[in-house]
Amino acid sequence: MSTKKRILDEALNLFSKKGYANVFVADIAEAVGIKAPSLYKHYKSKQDIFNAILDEMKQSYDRQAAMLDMNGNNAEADAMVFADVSEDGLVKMGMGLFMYFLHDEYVQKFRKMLTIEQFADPELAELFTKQYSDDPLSYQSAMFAMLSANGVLKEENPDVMALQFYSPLFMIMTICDRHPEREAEFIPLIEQHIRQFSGLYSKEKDK
Amino acid sequence: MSTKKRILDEALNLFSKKGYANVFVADIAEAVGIKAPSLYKHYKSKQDIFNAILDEMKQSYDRQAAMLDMNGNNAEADAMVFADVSEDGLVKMGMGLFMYFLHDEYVQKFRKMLTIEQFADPELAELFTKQYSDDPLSYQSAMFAMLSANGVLKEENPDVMALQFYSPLFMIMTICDRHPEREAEFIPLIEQHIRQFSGLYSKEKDK
DNA sequence: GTCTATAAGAAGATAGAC
DNA sequence: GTCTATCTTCTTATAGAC
Repeated sequence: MSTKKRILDEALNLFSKKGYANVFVADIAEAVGIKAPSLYKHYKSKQDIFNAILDEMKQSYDRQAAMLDMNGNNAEADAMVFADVSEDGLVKMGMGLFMYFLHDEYVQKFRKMLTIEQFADPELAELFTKQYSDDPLSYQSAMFAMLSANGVLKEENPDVMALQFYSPLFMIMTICDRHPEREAEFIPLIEQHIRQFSGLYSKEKDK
Repeated sequence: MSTKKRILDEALNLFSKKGYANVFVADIAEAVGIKAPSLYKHYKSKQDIFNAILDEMKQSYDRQAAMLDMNGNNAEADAMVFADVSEDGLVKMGMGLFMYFLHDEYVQKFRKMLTIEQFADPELAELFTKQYSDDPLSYQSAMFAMLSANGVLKEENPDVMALQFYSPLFMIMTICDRHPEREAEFIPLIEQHIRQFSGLYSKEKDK
């Protein structure tokens, strides 16, 4: 991997643990295996490194998001997929989202960095809310509206359904960001949550 | 108010916005209306100020928590209170908790400070998880178990019920910490969530 | 592109007068 | 208890050799 790219990787790694202000240019250089002044051949300042991380992660997110809304019409394809899969499909989708958010190395580190820096910069606050609240909620709301219209789920407020489905995943994700060792304790709870959610909103009366 | 106390107040205010590392001793002094060296007559170091905030907020939390578990037996009294109040009682309780967490000046600032500093210090991570996850979830789980036993709510996993009831409040609180101006947009959603939650778990079939 | 040496400027903390 | 002056250390960034 190029030195330029390795600088971004190591900087993100350090920023996600200690925050921008507590990481010194010399720390990044050491992690890369060079001396601090050499960094300035690749980036013109510490802030420039931070901005490069931001640009790269924003692009990466937009690529992922574009893949989900394949046809451009929110969640329609997915709703079709899950229309007949029901409970197990919902479990698979929820656990998949949770595991991706929690375990993807870059996604996790970038989220932790945003968590630390969110109150210092309105742009970072917007980014965090978009990626971890607004986008997932609107996507899932569209999906649940579809599943209700298809007769699979009860016809309740789809925004509330999305909130109730997603926020447990979000909250447990923030806990696991702080305490990775507690993940095993929460995995079963998430699955139970999704099955209980499915049972409550399912139109079938065989509960 | 004593200068010693005002230093803590202004320091918490600044730490909650910019984080420990980005607040300089001179900033705290200026906010208080004195010069930096004068601070050292009250606290022996910047870290000492941070530790004093931590001690005070921990004590304050423990006092609040003790008031809730009045009889020492988790949530029992509250379950009795809500046993006949049902949906409106649940709304009142949820909104009350949300509004207190979100609007109490010290609680909010301390939470934001912990949010920023959580990954730098395991003790702060533990504190955040205790105050905003473990304690609320175990309290509410006990309450829902009681309400199920009393025949008010369905007999489902009370841990999952607590997760589904509380995590929307938690997630929206974190959003409003970043974007206070969006609070009005989320208040109705929270109320709808609680009413929908109540409808789903209520034993009455009059829906 | 990487290094050593170093400039330039913070920022925490102390000394000592008032 | 508060101030001015100052010390010391740390940190970003540049200069210039290799």
